[in-house]
Amino acid sequence: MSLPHAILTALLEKPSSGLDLTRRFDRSIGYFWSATHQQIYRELGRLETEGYIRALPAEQPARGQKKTYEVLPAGRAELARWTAAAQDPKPHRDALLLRLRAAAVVGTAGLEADLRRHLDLHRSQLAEYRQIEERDFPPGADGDQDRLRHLVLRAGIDLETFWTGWLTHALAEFAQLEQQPEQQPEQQPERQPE
Amino acid sequence: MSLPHAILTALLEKPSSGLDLTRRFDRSIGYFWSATHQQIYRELGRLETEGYIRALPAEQPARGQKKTYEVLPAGRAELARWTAAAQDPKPHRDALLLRLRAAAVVGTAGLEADLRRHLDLHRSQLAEYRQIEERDFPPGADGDQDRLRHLVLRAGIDLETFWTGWLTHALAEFAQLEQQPEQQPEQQPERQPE
DNA sequence: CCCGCTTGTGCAACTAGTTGCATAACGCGT
DNA sequence: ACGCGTTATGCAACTAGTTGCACAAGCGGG
Repeated sequence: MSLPHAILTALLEKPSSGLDLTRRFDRSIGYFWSATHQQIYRELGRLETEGYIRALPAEQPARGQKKTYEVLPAGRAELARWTAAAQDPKPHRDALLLRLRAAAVVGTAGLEADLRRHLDLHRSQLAEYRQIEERDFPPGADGDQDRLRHLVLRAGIDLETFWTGWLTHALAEFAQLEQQPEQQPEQQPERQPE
Repeated sequence: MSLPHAILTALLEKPSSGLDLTRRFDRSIGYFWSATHQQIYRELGRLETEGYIRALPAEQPARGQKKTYEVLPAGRAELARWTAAAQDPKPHRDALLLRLRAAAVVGTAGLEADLRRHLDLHRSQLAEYRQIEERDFPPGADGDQDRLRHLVLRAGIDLETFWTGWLTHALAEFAQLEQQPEQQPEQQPERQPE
């Protein structure tokens, strides 16, 4: 329920075409609200019919022809409304944690490799964030807009830091499990806490 | 694509009825893979027709009558397969970060209260996790199953710790913004990094 | 004895997100 | 002038998750 607002935000930051948006989502807003180009085009259509945005008058608006959108006052108002409205955090869904939990009953075979792979992914994401931070938010006083955006980036950095740390810890635990007689836990119910 | 596997895991930990599962999801597996009872019933149906689970022979399997399911060998095999298979992490979606980003262009009015509310929610979630940790994982050597489950819980604890920390930091930043002349950023494009 | 509350199961419709593919224009090499 | 890759837009079908409601059985009190 937030894709339209993500798009409005991006368009306010800079009027863009569908493909522009797609690219900017890939390296900025998409870090915490991903979207494919199909979603974006569909949503642009909706936003336009609802009067939140409009296509800038183009020469010949034909198919395969670039269309640049900008936000209308109604769109800005809607975004402000949504931003201020109270919203409950959505429950997370994390497949990796679920798999670990499953591994507790069904055996850890094969999991370790993927844990390692995830660790690499998180590490390189972290590096990417750090690079953005260095580029866009050099030390020194900055304006309110920058402070807010920096805050968002900080969340990304801290999250990736958490994951790399946790995965490292998890792998260390795995190493300990492995050196034990490698029991394949097959049948020992009769003890489930919680 | 993981709900069936979440259910298989839960059922392996202990055979249950739909409502049992719903309740256990609410206070355990649901922390990282939430599901409503409707989803669970639907999925139980599917898993049964696919031969992964079966209903324990009940007296009269009528509507409104409790049905307890258990996992069949095929179900255990499928869960093991899924656990071991490599999976890419899904992109996150976080509405709160998005709202912060929107606030950078549209103004921060009204946001602070909700930030505070989220902080409270994360704090109490953290407290709940800590309590579970104390109850289920007392210090001292524990078996492999416990180690793995503890690892999962640790992730939850560390995540909530991150959020409370970050939100606290964000609120501190907000306090600083507020004491400045409270400019409602209305129209100043011409500077968007990234 | 029947009324309302709780427990338990479930369908149907809707919303959001994903995947796969189609189409059009344009630039470039041969 | 023709085929090919790139840029750009978009539809359609599918999958997963959410919301709203219905229905049945049992239990306990007036």
